[in-house]
Amino acid sequence: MKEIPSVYDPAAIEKPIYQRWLEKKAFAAFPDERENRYVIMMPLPNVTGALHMGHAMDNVMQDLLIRWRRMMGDNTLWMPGTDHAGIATQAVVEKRLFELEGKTRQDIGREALVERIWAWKDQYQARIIQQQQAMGCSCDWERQRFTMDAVCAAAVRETFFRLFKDALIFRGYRLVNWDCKLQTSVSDDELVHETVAGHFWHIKYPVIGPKPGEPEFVAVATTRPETMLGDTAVAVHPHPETALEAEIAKLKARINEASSKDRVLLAEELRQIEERKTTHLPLLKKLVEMAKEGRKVMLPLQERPIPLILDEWAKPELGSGCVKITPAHDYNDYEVWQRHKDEIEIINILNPDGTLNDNAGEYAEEDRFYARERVVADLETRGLLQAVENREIEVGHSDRSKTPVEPYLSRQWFVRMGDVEGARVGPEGASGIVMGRGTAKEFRAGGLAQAAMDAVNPEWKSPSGRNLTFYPDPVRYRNTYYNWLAEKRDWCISRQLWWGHRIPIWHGTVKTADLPRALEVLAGFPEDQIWAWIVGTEDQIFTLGEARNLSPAAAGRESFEVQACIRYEEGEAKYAAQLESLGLYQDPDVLDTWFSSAIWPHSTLGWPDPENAQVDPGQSPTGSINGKPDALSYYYPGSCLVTGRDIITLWVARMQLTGLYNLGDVPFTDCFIHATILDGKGERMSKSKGNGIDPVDIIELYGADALRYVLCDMQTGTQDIRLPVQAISPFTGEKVDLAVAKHGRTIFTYIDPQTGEEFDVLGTMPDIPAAKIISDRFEIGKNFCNKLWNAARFAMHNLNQQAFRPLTLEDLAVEDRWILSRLSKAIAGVTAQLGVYNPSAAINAARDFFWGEFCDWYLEMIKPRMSDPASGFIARQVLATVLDQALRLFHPFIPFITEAIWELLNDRAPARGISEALPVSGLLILASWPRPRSEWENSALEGEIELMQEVVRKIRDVRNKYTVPHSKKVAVQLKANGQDAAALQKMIPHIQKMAAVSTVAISAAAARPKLSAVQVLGDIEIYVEGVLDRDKELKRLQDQRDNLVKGIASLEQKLQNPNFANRAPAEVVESKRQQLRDWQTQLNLIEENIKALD
RNA sequence: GGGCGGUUAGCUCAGCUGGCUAGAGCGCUGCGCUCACAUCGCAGAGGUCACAGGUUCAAGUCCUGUACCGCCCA
Repeated sequence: MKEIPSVYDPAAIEKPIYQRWLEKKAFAAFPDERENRYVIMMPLPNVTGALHMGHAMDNVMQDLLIRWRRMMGDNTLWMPGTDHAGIATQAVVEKRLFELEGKTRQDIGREALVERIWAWKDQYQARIIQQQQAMGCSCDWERQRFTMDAVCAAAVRETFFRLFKDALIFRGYRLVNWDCKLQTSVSDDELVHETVAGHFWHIKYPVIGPKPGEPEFVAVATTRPETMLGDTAVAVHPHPETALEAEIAKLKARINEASSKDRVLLAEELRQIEERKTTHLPLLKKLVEMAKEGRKVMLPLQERPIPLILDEWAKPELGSGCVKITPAHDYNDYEVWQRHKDEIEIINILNPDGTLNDNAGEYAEEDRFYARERVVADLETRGLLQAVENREIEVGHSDRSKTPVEPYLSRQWFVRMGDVEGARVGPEGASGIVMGRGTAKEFRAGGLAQAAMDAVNPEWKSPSGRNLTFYPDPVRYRNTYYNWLAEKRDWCISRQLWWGHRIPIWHGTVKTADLPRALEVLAGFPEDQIWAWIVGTEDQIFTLGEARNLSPAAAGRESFEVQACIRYEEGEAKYAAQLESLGLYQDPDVLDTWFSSAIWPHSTLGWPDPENAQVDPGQSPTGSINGKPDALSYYYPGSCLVTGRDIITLWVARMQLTGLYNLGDVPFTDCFIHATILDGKGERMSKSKGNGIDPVDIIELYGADALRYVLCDMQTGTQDIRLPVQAISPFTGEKVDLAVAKHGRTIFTYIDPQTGEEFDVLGTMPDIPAAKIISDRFEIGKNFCNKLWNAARFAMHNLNQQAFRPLTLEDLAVEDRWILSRLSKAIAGVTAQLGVYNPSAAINAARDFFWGEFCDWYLEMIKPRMSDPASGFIARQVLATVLDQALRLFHPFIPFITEAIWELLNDRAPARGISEALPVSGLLILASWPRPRSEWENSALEGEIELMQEVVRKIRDVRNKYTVPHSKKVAVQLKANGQDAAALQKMIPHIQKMAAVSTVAISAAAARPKLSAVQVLGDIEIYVEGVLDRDKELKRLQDQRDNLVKGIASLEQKLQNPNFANRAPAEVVESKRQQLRDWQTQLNLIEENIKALD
């Protein structure tokens, strides 16, 4: 037998064990006959950078569930993969390119940039996989996907084609969030709102030709003065008096409901608004009249006359009551423009790079922030700057470039989220859209967003009877999801990037005169290869057939836009040239990353054509093998998505709607939302903040199982978890608590409290030593592993490959039956907690059993039997059995150490069990999940052991109070009768062993020996002989008495309350009465003993 | 501005449908290297459950409000 070290060394076993799992293909998933299947699609990490603790939580939760369900006998698939993360990755690579080589993407060109990004992706994908493997993730690596590989790309194209053909993808001219640095549109989700110190500039616009009694100027205010160059109107409320009165009424109503403190503030606000009736209202009324006359003001600097218009966007209660209208650069103004399209212009003054364009007149080519300063200065020179206020303003920043985002008018592709009335394609006059077209699950939904909203309605069922439920709190996150989708906002899917899926559309403007020829060419293409729309305006689109027979009104246009989508990549070679000969060109943009991740649950399985999907060399095919089902039909719909709550709207909702659209079914039925990890200051953990922990650093320091143990322990179901972090000082190697350490010259550097030297937590400062970030919370996990290791070590020292013998419960010692009873209940508890997505409760149930009962009591109780030839083999067989079951129970949480011990156990006790030998597999990962055994459970016996444990604790307490060394055994007398006496009689050897007692005498008539301390346990008295310090004993007993007297008093008061007896449930009243009797008994005994001391 | 959530021992968190002299782990104190484990064992101290009202026989648990913290949306 090889020596087992007394300290668990994770580094020595983790890698070989992971290798063994891989060699035995323990993670591989193949469709088979099993009905029960369990599928998790990994939330694909970005290839932008390495994983941090948030990812570790996400991965560990998934591995926990997958390993558990695998042991339960399900056919499990955990699909891993990575996301190309368009904007994020391109931004990182571009930034590096500039920092290292001083070049921009334009300098090296599209092809070269994309090549570099692929290289970056390869590097980080490898790093991510290495991290996940270090954590023990048991995903099927032979099916791993990347959102830009051939399998996923085919699915992206197909989805795009279908949506386009259903007129659910369209090209619109709209305001989008524009990132001037990266020069692309960004979605709302990619914005971070920051409050910054800014100004509110009040500007005067001269009225053209003011008549007597009319104002010479109109005042407007803005936080972005340069946008005035693009102003096309000044708006005033059409009914300023009514609006003002309505505001006053609203305020008065609020005052009535407000608390006294708020009332003062609101009253002041009311006074100011009422004052406006005299200060502002007459002027506003005048302006309304002027607007009706079609009067104009002169836009300064541009010297452009712009109209006064009437619109409710102008708020009479705010500022001057007038508002400048810049339709091309403000979302609200854009809406105003839509209401006044006939009266006012829309002027874009911005270039894609954030400089101003020719429409900005003499400010053209200037950066927008520089232009802002000049505009302000020039207005001031002309005396048109009325006032400047300091004000905090909310500015949307691009999450990727960290630069302020500008609203920017541009042509973009959108997915139509709203309900569709009168389907564009399909039965004449039908409303809504077809979901799962061509599948057995086809059904109709109002629109894409509506379909996804239906999916979380508990009443709704997909054609296969499924829907989506959030865990662990079904209601809370359903609302988050629902509220976001309910806005049904169209989804902007085009990005002006080079990294991503190119939009498979050729489009261009065709003169109406040339349309017939174009239609002829397009009609020559097979409809299932190319689909084209002839577009007049956004909501005026025609099929080829319709375009041939246009109404005169529609045909009166000068030109049309022709949009053609090529369905298959191979089709490009065949058709692109012909399309280009019509003057069409391929859209240069790529798709939003979320477009490819939205279809992840089915694209990865080979949709739309699993038989012919092009998987990478060495990967498992998605098609049918040996007559078994293909991966798509077997593994879709899946089971559970595990993710953080920040991703519910971005991703969960989109996966639902594409799954329903493409396949007519939800991609998964459960969504497990796990906690977000914060640092000790309550800030969200992230690499860029310098508080991020690399899971591999934790693994190196504490082991993978320790990491996993603590993550499971932390996952309690609340929303956030604080994980105080420390840095390892590069100077002393000591831990430095970052919550209290002083910062150095930046927020990413800290001062070592011992040496006073500065270190860096980001690892980006060239001249300052970097420190690793860790958290000593993981010691808990390390300690547990060591405990498990040593309990196993004890077992291994004693197990001796003895032959299995069938045992009945009657053969077993009382402690054997007790531990089996506790084991059965622990198995039931752990299983139940996993079933309701409560990993913390699950692992603690397992821990309490293993540490608190098995190690602390059972192992101690059987030690004497280990050397006993008569009963030893029974104890060893029970020991091996319990350890076997415990290893299975712990395996999903801490797979490495349990697998390592499993191997040892298979060696020392290959045959184990109670009534029959348990089926034993070579690898624990493939073993079956333990099941509770009702025949083992024995509550009466558990009660007897509990009584013994309490007696032992009472004796230990006395020993501790009187500092009796463990080596000095004490004699004990127990005054007890009836069942208690009988039970304790059986426990005498255990009491002797566990409390270091020489002799135990049990009698109903025992009297306290002189020189003995007393403990009262219910109506049992325990006399510990040979120890007595009269004062100490008196104090101890008096404390106990005082405590009891207090408790009894409050109980009596409760019981004397007639309402309690009348209204409380009978069993509650009875239990309180019983408690009172018990306490009174104890009190009497204690008081007697106090008297006896005198 | 709208919505959601949190505030329980020094720290990190449990506490389900109201019945609790309020629990766990870590930390702390005392004792102990007892032949699996000092990454351990035994025992102990430590909380007016953020605050103020209310409902109830009974409130950490339900309701209302206040304060502070966090998240999402606009």
